[in-house]
Amino acid sequence: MTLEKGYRTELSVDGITIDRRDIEMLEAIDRHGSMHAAADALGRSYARLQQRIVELEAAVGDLTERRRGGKGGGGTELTETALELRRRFERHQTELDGVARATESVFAGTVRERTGTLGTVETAAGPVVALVPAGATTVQIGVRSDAVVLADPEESPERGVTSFRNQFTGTVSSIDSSDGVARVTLDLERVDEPPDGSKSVADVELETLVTQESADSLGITVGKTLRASFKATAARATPTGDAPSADDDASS
Amino acid sequence: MTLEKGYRTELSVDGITIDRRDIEMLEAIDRHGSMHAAADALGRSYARLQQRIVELEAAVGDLTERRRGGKGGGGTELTETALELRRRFERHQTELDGVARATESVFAGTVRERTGTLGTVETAAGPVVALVPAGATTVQIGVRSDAVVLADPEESPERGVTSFRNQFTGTVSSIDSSDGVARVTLDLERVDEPPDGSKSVADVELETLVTQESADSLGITVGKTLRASFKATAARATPTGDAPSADDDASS
DNA sequence: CACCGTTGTTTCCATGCAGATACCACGCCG
DNA sequence: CGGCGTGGTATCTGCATGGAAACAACGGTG
Repeated sequence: MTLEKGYRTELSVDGITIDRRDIEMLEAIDRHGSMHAAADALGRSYARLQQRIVELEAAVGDLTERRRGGKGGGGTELTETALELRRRFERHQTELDGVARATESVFAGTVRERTGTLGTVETAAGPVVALVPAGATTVQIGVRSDAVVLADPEESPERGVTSFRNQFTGTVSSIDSSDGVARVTLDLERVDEPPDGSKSVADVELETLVTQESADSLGITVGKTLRASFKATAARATPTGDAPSADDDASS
Repeated sequence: MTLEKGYRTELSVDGITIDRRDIEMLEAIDRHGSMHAAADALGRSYARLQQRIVELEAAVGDLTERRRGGKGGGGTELTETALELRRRFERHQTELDGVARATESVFAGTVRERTGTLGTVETAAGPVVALVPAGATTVQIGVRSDAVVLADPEESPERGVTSFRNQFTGTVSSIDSSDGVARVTLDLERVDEPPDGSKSVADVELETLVTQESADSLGITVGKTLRASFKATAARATPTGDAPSADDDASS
């Protein structure tokens, strides 16, 4: 069972939501110059398509200039508003695309402190500062692989001169290169060593996505020790009510 | 007209897609201990709900342990698979949530070079290395505000020792603090100075999201000069086919 | 003028989804 | 044994979506 992350892109305004189908409709009108031709090309009925245009325009303003009669019987052209709408949608789609495609590393932990929307979460790898929703105590933290920055542990800046709130060191356990992008997996060390003073592996993996160029210039190989940093605002916690014990049953 | 970004979270497997409604259904079953009670609480029909369970289980494996007869007439409990499914969904939702909420900075530009999925894009602020879809020439680049790292321009590391591929300097034009998080807007300088040798403002704004703690330790104030860095893998380009000219018409 | 291909509008029908209802099967409990 | 509250299944109905088809309005073109 391979579960795939999905999403449906939407832009909403004034109670109505614009989805991919609407954007494809606008694109087809743009390409063919008339609503009839667009409906034809998309294999959908002219009547519904035209009604949808009217509906959208009531919400977002003029999207089309429609002429009837005259040369060629008339035609429809998109306004700048419609073009901007398309750009907005595509950009939004690309963002979501990135989220769905980028793998993420997961830290389970419990919330220790809270200041506003931020919180400190105690995890197997040490404390992590993340965006924590109100009322959450046991959480899992998701860090997108494209939000983690790698650096040489000796040359990387001290905490304070950058806006990184989370820095961990770990050793490279695997590298997977393709298309100029390398997916590097680190095994993290615990930040606060256990009482016995030994350095221990936290059994937490952190995946990062870097350009091949970066991987080369950092000299990344399996076994190398690296410093991985990510911002608190790029780490997002979601509550889990079922991790620790069966206090669910007690409450119900 | 205020357009709002939206999305609908989904997990798909084996041709069927699991949406928020399904997750709410699982949650209700978990809370009430029976499908009847869950259907009741959700205000939906038992018949449909039960059919949906069967449908989902055919795709992802057992989600429930259902007993009929016996004490209390029987009941339904979720399996570990179902709980994991819920966690996966909520995490995915949180990720998308971040995208929809985080503002992004937009760079318009044209693609100069390509290596695999990466490309160099010439923008008003200078070259940007980003993920570029195949076949794109004129693009807009979106950078999420939570992916940009700020640093003191003098102390920040040289290119090469980190996996940052994009670094710009700019001056702070506005700060907006709330809930422990500060939204900092930079006016970027051009990276490659124009022929006349003068430093010029590129008229490109870059928005970043940092913790208040970071803003304080960096001493961020309006007018201060900062170095902003972001990874190529966090910058995503989307094609725009309408910026340069009307070669659309020629092809049709 | 008639013709043509558009835009506009209405009516009807097919499809799918979901609630409503009814009925059966099950198994402990009184 | 019958009651009861479950799970399991089938059928009907209502509703929303969207296509099919028909027709009017428009305005250049011949």
